[in-house]
Amino acid sequence: MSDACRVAGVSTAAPYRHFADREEMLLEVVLAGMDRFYEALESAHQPHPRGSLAAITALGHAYVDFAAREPGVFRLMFGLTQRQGQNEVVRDRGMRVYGVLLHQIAAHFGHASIDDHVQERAFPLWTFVHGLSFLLIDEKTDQLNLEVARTQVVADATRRLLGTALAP
Amino acid sequence: MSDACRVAGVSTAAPYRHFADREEMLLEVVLAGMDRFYEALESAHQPHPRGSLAAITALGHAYVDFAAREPGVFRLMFGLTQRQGQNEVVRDRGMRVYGVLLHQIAAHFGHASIDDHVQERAFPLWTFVHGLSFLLIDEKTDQLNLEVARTQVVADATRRLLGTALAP
DNA sequence: CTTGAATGTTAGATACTCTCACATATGTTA
DNA sequence: TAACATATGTGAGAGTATCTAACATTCAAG
Repeated sequence: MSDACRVAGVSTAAPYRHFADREEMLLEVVLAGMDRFYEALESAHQPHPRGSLAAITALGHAYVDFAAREPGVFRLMFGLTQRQGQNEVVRDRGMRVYGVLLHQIAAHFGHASIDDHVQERAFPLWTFVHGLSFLLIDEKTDQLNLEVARTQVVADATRRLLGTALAP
Repeated sequence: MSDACRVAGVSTAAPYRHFADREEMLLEVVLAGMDRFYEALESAHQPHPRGSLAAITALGHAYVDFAAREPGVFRLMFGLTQRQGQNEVVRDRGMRVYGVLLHQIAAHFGHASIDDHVQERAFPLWTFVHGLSFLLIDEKTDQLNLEVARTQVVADATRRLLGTALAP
């Protein structure tokens, strides 16, 4: 935070005119990040037909890409909102992001609402791309000589997972 | 770290007799955690036949259970070793942990070594349980009213994923 | 022109990481 | 046994971070 003040060219006391404490500042960073995350996901599926395999695959790519592009914010989004989970704004914003996937899955199955079936198919997909994102930004694939992970393995796994997750 | 010294009943300068800096102290915590993680995974598959579906499923459960039992260490293990990734000891210890899964997968397919096919089947499973672990300890399932996530959804998703990931 | 809100600064309280000089205990060697 | 080396700990202090409080500046509104 001190570094941020230095970069901004203000004293370290300045931000306390706008936020109660450090946590609130980080929360604002997280909220702004969630908005960018939402936009990234929305843009990703736009070019593809609603609920198509292409649209859902594009969401997965956009998810991992965002994590790779903003690893700090990505980590913060999930680590900080752990404690901020009761915060109404955070919950709504988070649900809005996850909703992008839910709606595509619902469309895929031709369901009008986010019912249990949709939830059950969407959650494993989220879990998969979320885990992949963390393993990539934590550089586990490099460390364990899984250079193959970035490409063929992931592509195959995704196809397999989508095949079953989206089967009727 | 100051709290730890207070709990230990020593001055904050004491640990610097044993470690170069804070990072080295945390690294030791991580290494000890990785050992417990390894033991947990080993114990989990022991009761089941090598390479059986039961053994592999037990590994997944043990993985998520460890994350839930020691969320701080779990987060640290992956967050800290990101920077410590070039550390030889960390890499070996990490490979030892992941090796538990690799060997079970190899046994499942009757392969004598950890070949590309084994890697390709193991990695998606890791990704899945890893993502699930983070979503659970970050309480995302609670926050988004995914109370169903803990039980039925996860069970179904796991079955589906295992079905394809372990298919010949 | 005055006032009040918004925004910023300096100085200081408190806490944390880390260093250094100094103390003590324990085991080894002459 | 005496002297020494090693391991371990402490207190004081440097440097930095979060956060508070008193004081200054800008600027729009009446």
